[in-house]
Amino acid sequence: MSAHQALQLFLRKLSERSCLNQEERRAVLELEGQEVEYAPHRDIVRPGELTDFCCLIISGMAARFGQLPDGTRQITAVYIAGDMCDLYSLMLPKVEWALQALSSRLVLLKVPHRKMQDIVHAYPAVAEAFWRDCVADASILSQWVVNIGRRDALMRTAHLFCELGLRIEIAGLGRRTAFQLPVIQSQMADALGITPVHMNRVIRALRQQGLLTVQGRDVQVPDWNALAQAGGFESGYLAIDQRWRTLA
Amino acid sequence: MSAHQALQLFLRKLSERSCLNQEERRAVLELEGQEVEYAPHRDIVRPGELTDFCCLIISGMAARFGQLPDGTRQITAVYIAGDMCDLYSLMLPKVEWALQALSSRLVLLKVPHRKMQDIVHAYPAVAEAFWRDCVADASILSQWVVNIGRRDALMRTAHLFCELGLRIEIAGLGRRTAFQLPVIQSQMADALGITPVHMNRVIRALRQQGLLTVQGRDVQVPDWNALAQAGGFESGYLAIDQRWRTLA
DNA sequence: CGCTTATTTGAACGCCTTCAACGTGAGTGG
DNA sequence: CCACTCACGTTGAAGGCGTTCAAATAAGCG
Repeated sequence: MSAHQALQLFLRKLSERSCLNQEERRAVLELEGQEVEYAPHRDIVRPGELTDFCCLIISGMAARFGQLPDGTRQITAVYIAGDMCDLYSLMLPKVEWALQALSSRLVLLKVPHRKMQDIVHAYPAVAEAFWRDCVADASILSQWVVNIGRRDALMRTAHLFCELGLRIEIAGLGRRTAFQLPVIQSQMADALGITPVHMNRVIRALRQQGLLTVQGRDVQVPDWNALAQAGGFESGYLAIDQRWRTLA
Repeated sequence: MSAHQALQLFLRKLSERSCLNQEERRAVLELEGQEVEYAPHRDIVRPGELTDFCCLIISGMAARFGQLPDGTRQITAVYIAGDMCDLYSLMLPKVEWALQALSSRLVLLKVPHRKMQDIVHAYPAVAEAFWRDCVADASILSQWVVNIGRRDALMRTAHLFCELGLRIEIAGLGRRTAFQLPVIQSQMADALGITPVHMNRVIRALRQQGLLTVQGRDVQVPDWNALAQAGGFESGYLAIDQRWRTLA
């Protein structure tokens, strides 16, 4: 995918929740930045740093990591192509988390805060769309707290596969019943708050129950409704199919 | 506390992270709404509802709840006096969570979205401050995912007591070493993703280690640094002591 | 005081972790 | 072309943290 296609995808995601007119849409599409490729485990953003850019994912996947003193990690957000990750940093440039590549090849567009501020300043409705994007991101985060806090490992896993499948489908990068997930099991474990060993057992259990097959990066969901039920998944928190605009 | 005092507290919290001029500050202080008292377990906001107001807490505590089909609940955010809870709803009026009183007497100011939109429209810097407040809230949420995902019950609990103590101190409602927490143990358990029974045992363990004493609603922290270390607490994620303003 | 709700403690169970080992596939260099 | 390496995936067994169930005590509130 090209930078321009990623911007179009980003705009489409914004437009799913916010109403933007022709001029505002053009402003988003005209965002510019530096195109960079990252290898896994390379920090895009380091905790404690002052950030001066946002990252639009062109291809691959990235994640936000929280880290404990003893080195154990917890993924707090997963981003796919067309996601503007770390939009938060526009409001709080001093970030408290790390941003890293998940997939082996991650290409992203580093858009300077300066340029983001320019269109936020010029177009209040775009600012609102960005704000709403942050809120939608927080809504997902909120759901993750519920998952990790109150569901067992099997439900959590089923739920995460549902979320990722649906987000990938909405982005037009695959179908919820068959998609590519360029992520290894220990990364999934880091997202779910379990150990890699147990992650493996849970995936096996899901396979044995006919809910999921994972071969390499290839995810197949034979019966999506069954998986959604096993994970207690309800898509409402993704805040899709509802558009808002409070500014004139 | 009065509605006006709560607004002043809210403004002070905003001002800790955002720069606002005299006029913008006045606009915030002039927010109006309906003053309402809620009993515990009474829903302020119900999941799936369309909300048309934000809640400023005048006194008491409230929480955001995620709920599973089987009835188990997970608290995803805790709010104290001066917090504008559900600021999110200004961007996504269709909320996916419940908002309820924690304390026996919760008084809040229901500010209509209409009035919030007015000042957001009139003062871009206030909009930015609100946006930043949402991001700060999400930063806390992010930390909660790390806590629940990767720390054992004792660390989690210590961490939450540190966070609440510090937030209460910053709001001027107590000291981090001695404060009132109008919350029962099973609610704490709901916030930490553990059972009430285990919550009780963990609090006992903290007491036996000399880190914490809880008697009724009265929390005493003999050695705050020790508690912070036990919980791996670092205050950075609360995004205090750092002010930003991107708009002119 | 009597009722309800919250706290506290005990004992058994179970999900998940931990540690350890083996299998497997892709990439590399001899 | 094959052995080597290394990271990932897979499986087994034992142990621990937290749950579950049950009951007793304490505390709030009419």
